[in-house]
Amino acid sequence: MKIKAINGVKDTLPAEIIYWQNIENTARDIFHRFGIHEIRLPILEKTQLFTRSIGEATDIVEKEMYTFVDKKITMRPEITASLLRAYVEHGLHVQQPVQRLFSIGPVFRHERPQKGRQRQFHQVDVEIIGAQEPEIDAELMAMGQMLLSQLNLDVSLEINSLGCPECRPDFRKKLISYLQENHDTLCEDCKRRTEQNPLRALDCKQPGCKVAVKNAPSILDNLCSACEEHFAVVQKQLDLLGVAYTLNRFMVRGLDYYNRTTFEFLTTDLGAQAAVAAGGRYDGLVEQLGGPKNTPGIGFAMGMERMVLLMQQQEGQQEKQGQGGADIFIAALGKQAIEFAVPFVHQLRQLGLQAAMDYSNRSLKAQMKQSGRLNAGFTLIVGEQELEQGRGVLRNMKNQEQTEFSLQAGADELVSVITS
RNA sequence: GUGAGCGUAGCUCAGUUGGUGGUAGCACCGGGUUGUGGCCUCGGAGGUCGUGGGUUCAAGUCCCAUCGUUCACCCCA
Repeated sequence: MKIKAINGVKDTLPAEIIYWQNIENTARDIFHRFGIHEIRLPILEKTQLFTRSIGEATDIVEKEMYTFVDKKITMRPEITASLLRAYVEHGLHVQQPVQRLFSIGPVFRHERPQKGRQRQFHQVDVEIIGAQEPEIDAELMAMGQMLLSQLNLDVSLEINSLGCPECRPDFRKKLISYLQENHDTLCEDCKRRTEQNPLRALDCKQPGCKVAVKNAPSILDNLCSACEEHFAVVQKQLDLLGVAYTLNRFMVRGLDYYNRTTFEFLTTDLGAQAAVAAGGRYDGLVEQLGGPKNTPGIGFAMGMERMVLLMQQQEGQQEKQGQGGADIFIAALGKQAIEFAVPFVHQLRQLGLQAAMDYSNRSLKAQMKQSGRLNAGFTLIVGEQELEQGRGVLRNMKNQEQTEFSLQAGADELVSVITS
């Protein structure tokens, strides 16, 4: 019986690796410009880290984590918590009051896979810790926008504010009583949510709930003055930076730790999965994880699989980037020729060329075919005759011109011939 | 966890109301060219028709179960 990959994970084959490298290279380039430094983190963490940060009652913690129960260890379902753990553990705030960090890697959630959703997927995660100014919020979103548009991804930005411990409780009460008044028009889930997680009813997709919620009190009308001021500046800064956005007072985040600014970069091209990147502010989280008091923070995560899907899809007619081919292929005919070619290919590689050969002593036709398949620039044909005469046939695969090449001249001479 | 669709070669897929030997294209290998790739041409290899049971004289085709997978719900990157 063949062993296959488990449900919800995917192999990334060489043919599509170009997309991943493109994302990573572009991200690193842009993060560099914004002074955001890389941090590498473990995939395994104590289960407690996530139950404490993401929230006991969230779906992620309740039913989606891969946990080794006996060891109380969990495969991370997101990166933010790990990154903040490292920030606190190493006292990074002492070195630099505002830390700008990013990390790229896999995360794990036990959900049913579907388009744009896997059980192991990959995130580009960015966090700015230690700054509470609204300019930071806008800068981060502007950077996200820059990165996504550099990758030619067509997305829209939606923003909202979730208030803070000052103002959210009051809003929550208002919302609960509104939902209770409209109890009959809500779906079963939202009836249940009314008490437990009323905010979640705001982004319910059921038509009935959408209508019911339309006239619900708006969080944006119920912010305390500090939050209102903060959010106003965020918007003003986005305008200054030329970042287009729309307000979405129904946007709610699935993780408990968010407060104030939240945002999502959305697409309509990924089936049911709209969010390509999402994040927000989490001003109480660092302290909650045992870090210094009153340490604000904000960050976002981008879903790499979703970006790749979009790139492949939106690429459309554009021609595929040709994988760089080999510089040269040595077609060796006969045992002696192979003995000559083996060290010769090795020397070419030492000199920096991508050189290839075939050890199986196949027909010249087969080897030429192989050379063509490798998209080689040149093929050096070495058979018995050539060995005797000390002159190989060097074929330019692009224009089909053939010249003689003295085998005694050595690898460096060949390099200079084919690179000239 | 729930629902629907789909499982025929490495990939994309034909396969008619169940009725003789399992299609084709791409890719792979070889010949046509004593030693020259892409195009053409001829040939070759490659399959437990996901698996197990059932109905039938006869099942890739119908039924059931099971596994896998896709999409959607829930929720999320």
